[in-house]
Amino acid sequence: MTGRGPGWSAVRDRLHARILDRTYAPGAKLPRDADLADELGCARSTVQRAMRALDEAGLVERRRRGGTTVRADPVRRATFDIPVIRREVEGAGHRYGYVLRSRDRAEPPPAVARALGASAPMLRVRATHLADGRPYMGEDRWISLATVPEIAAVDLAAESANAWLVRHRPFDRCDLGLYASAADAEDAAVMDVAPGTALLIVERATFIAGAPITWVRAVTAPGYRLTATV
Amino acid sequence: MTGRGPGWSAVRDRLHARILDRTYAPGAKLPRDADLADELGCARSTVQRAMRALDEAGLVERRRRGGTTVRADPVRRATFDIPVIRREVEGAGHRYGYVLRSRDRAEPPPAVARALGASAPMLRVRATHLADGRPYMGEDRWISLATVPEIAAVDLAAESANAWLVRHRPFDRCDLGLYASAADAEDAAVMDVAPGTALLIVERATFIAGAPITWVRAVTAPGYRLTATV
DNA sequence: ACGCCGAATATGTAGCTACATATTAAAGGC
DNA sequence: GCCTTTAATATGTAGCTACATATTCGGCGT
Repeated sequence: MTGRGPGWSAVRDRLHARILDRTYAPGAKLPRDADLADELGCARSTVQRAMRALDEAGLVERRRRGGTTVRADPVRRATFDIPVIRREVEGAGHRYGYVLRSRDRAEPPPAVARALGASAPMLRVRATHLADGRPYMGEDRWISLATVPEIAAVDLAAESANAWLVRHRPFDRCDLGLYASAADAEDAAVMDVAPGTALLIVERATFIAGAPITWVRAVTAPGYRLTATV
Repeated sequence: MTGRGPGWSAVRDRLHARILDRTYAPGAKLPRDADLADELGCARSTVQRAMRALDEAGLVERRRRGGTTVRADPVRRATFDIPVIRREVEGAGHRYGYVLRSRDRAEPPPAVARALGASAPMLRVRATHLADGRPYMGEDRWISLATVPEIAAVDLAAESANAWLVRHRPFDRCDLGLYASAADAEDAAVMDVAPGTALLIVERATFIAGAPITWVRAVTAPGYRLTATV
């Protein structure tokens, strides 16, 4: 509509281009929001909306009174979508399967107790997710019986602990770790690979309102890869 | 100040709590923004600001006229900060080092050509980043001479290609892949580990304005892990 | 009953005022 | 010259109007 200036995304792109071509060099201070608004022919709130996007992308740093500066060492943020395993398997056109290998009530090992900040006995669940009948992801999971007592009554042979928790105990915080590991005898048996095979491991700890929910070490099939686009 | 309703972050938290306690169950439609504003005693734009945050977190899905729904399968987004290697090494209290192993002008292999969408001869650079004199990350990199012709004149023994590119050719798009690999003879020699050792591999392709900049396969030291908190 | 079209609707956005607040810089005293 | 205090400043936010637009649903015709 006539009379309206450029949109917030057009402003973001203009400013991003100036960062890329070094009109605004790393470490440099940008003009005040109000001055940019005058120059670009839009409102200060439009500039602010654009700047928030650049801030979230890790390109600039904003301070009240202090103004806006281009980050000298831009932090590169890669966002990976971590899908529900079943959705991932079926989305790739495979048949999903699930096998409960064991469930016990036991004291968590020190590393798990540290990660969750709890050491009371927990429910330990070992299970395998299958794609077309072959191991796709093996998981070794500890679930807090203090936070999720009702898990004790769930038939985890019929439904994966993860699927149950997603529906009954969503988390508000999750700690993630990714690393490579050579399959030991147990991993090798679970994933049906030769011992020593290089596997990607995803470790996850989830919490709700500061209370621990679950800790899980997921072993992925050989060739498994996580992808993202920044 | 009196007369002002709750802030956008308080609204976001209220709505998030209702998603978590299943007042709004997965797949359910949320009340209209205007109705929520009336109920919570704030402006519609405040509700919108809160909703945008929930949308970005992958918890809800917004459509004009269609309203807001709770995602039935919440996509779990994990954002990893991928630091500059030098900063990572020095930040951990180690001494950073860099060694250029080779540089050649060659035709990229098919997988690289596909990832970059280009097949003209490129500059191939193999280098190692060190922490306290030991291999920390080994990289095998292809740089487009069409997009970055000036790299041909850069002394890559004195400065890593990555450091140079960050300053002179920032990207506006980056494709990332993470996977585990058993060290072959070359990886083993580069990283000074036994062949077959499980290593985390980070593959990255960057672009500017649709043109390819570089493709790199980075081999990390044993024990290297990426972490994130959602 | 089905398909198409148009109106209604719910969210998205531009811009504005007024107020809030974190931060910076200048002034004054020692 | 240094330290403290205070005022100024640049960004952050709440709320509002008006307009934009993607989507949905109802009505009408066949």
